[in-house]
Formats: sequence, structure tokens, C-alpha cells
Amino acid sequence: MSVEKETEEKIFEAARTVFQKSGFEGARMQEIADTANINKSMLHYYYRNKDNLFFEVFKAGVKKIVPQLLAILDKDIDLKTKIGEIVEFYYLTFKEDPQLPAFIIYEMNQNTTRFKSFVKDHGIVLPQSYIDQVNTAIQAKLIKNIPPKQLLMNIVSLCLMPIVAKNMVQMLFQFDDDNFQNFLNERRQIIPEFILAGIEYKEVK
Amino acid sequence: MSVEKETEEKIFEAARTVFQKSGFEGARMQEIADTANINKSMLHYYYRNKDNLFFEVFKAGVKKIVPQLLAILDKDIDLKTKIGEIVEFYYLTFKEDPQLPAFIIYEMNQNTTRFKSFVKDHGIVLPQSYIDQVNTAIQAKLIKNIPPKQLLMNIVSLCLMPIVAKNMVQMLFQFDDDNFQNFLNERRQIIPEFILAGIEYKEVK
DNA sequence: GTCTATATAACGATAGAC
DNA sequence: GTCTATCGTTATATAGAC
Repeated sequence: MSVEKETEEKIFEAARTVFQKSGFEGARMQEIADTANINKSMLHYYYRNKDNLFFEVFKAGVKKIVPQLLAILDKDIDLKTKIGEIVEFYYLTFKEDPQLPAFIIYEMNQNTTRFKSFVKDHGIVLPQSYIDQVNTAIQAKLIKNIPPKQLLMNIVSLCLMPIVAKNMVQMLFQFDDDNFQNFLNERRQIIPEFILAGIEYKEVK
Repeated sequence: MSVEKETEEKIFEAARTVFQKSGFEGARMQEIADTANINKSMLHYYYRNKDNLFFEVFKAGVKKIVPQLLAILDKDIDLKTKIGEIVEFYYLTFKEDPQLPAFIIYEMNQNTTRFKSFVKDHGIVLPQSYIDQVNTAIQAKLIKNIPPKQLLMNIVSLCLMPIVAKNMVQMLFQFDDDNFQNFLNERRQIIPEFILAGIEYKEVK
């Protein structure tokens, strides 16, 4: 009958906060317990150990980033629209959860195994439809010649890098938090324009 | 008279290896000692504690990435040449030291203070000459309208992101190490072309 | 400068009462 | 399910002989 969150969920949310802030090695079980406002031994009761708890947080993070990207790439829509959707999706996702991409990318470099099982379980594959779409556009001379994976790498780089390197960017550009958020917001328009010009995109009439 | 590296230097090199691989929290003083092939207490003799040793490694890393970028930005050369030099500089630097950018970017997000003292000591500032150069090119209609900081963000994103997200990229694109290196090599040409088209760069005759 | 031995503290994890 | 108390381990760091 309680309207409060279940203990297990409270623990998970706290773990998400602490792991994303400090990483696996930097995170402390005690800090997770304090953040969740529960007893430390409850962490072990529900999740057995630190590795387990971490992996749940990690998996949830990957799920928030990767499948949606692949789904957009697989959509039967114009390339221009597709690029716009990716930029918007990442902008909105990381506005809510700014530490997520740095967390996932860093932890994946630390331990590839963690991700491999995830890829296997969820059938994570770059959609062939996207590859075909880009190659077709190239042959039709609608865009200039660029390998589809390179194009995707460019799109994702432009979206993620500023957020992954937040402190570095703020420091070099002397941005406070407001300036930084405005900078990101400005990119919602700049990135699609930049990419479309970069591939010399020509509209289909 | 010894041709071997001094102990202090051996420690530093080992610390660089271990810190860049595992991060500050994940690094173990014992592993650094083992890597350097010296006794663990020597670490404290030369560097007093872990924080100190880490900060030396961190500072050296920042020095390898930031001042050179600012120096290129400040050069009195054509914008096209400038972009090409940045791309080449980062490609060559990270071919030798692939874990460096992820290390610096991650640790900077963990602890801004570490970097602030560095910025202060080294007078790290985005050169006004670069800002002026871009704005002048925009007014002369040589490139399309884009804030100079946004353009720089794009350049750096395209160079660094694939290396920072190495494992993620390899996984999603199903690249082995050779494929990945070829992918990066291919970008030496693709990135400058993409950027110049992206800003609709027009050569000065 | 370099070693062995050890102090000290923190962390993940568990046992057991309720 | 939830708590207190505590175990066992591992980490950084230091003391002191050589």
C-alpha cells in the first residue's frame, strides 16, 4: 500500500547516481546506501554484490543510448529527417541525464566483457537498411561519397563529444553552466546543418 | 654512468601506463611498482603519495593535448591548413598514445580542481586570433555563418570521439584492431573534407 | 636510495538477532 | 526484510634496518 518507492528501486536509483558520478572503482557501497537512505546490508540483500549492482546500472544505461539510435537508423525515412531525429534524441536524452554517455563510454573501455553479453542478448547490430540508404544516396549523387560508418561516426561524435568532455569544454571556453547549456542548445540547429553541408546533401524533389 | 632510466623516470612511465589504463581510482600503487620493476616504497620516496604521482601524470597528459592545439589555432595560416594540421596532430598523437584523451577527459570530469591550477599556471586561453580569423572569413563570405567555438567543437569532436569511444565503436561496427586502425586512418582525409564542406569553405585565390 | 616489515584505514561482504 | 556488529581483505602509507 506504500506510495514510496520500493527499496530495490530506491537502491537502483541511488546506484545509478553514484556509479555515474564516480565510476565503478570510485563508487562506494556506503555512499549508495546513504543516497538511497537505507542500510548498507540491504544492497547485498537485493543485489548480492557490487559487480551485480553495477552491471544492472550499466545495462540500463546502454539500453537508453544504443537501441534507440539503431531504431532511428533503421527507420524508413529520408536521410535528412533521420539525422535530425538522432540529434534531437541525444540532445533530449542527455539534457536529462548528462553523465550517462561519459559513464557508458568509459566503463566500456575498462571492461569489454560487460558489454559483449549485452550485445549478444539484445542482437545489437548496425542496421543494413542504413548502410543501403547511404550507399544508394551516394550512387544517386544526392550526397558525396562517404563510407556509411564514417558518416555515422561523424553524426554521433558531434552529438556526444561536448557532453562527454563537459568540464574540458567549460574550462577552455570559459563557460558557466548556463553558457554551456546554451551552447548545447545552439548545436541542435548547427549539427544538422553542418552535417548536411558536409555531405553536400541534395533534397529529393 | 648508467644507461638505464633513472628510477624516478621509470616510476613516472609506469604510473602513466597504469593510470591511463585504470584511472585514478582503479590504479594500484603495487601495480605501478610492478610495472616499473621497483619496490613499492620507492613510489612514496619519490612522489610522497598517490595523489601527487597521479597529478604529475595528469599534467603531462594535458600538456600533450592542449597547448599544441592552441598553438596551431594561433598560427598565422589559412583556415583550411589550420584544420588539416589539427587533424594530423591529433591522429599522430593518439596513434602513439591511444588512451590519453579518454584518460584526460574522464579525470577532468571527476575533479575539476586538478585542471584549474594547470590552466592558471599555463595561461590556457583560446586564442583571439582564431576567433577573429573565423569571423573575418564569415564576413568575407568565405565560409558560412558559424560561431567559432562551435566550429572548433566540431573539429575536435570528429578527431577525438572515435578514440575516446574505442571499444564502443569496435563493438558496434564489429571492428578488430586492424579494422579500427584503418578506420582512423581513413578519417585523416574524411574529417578535413567533411569540415570544409560543412562550412562551405571557399578558397582565396 | 633501496629494501622488509608493519601500521592504519577503508572497503566489500556476511552472520545473526529481531 | 531490516538492522547491528564484525569479519576478512586489500589499499595506501610509514618506520626503520642496511
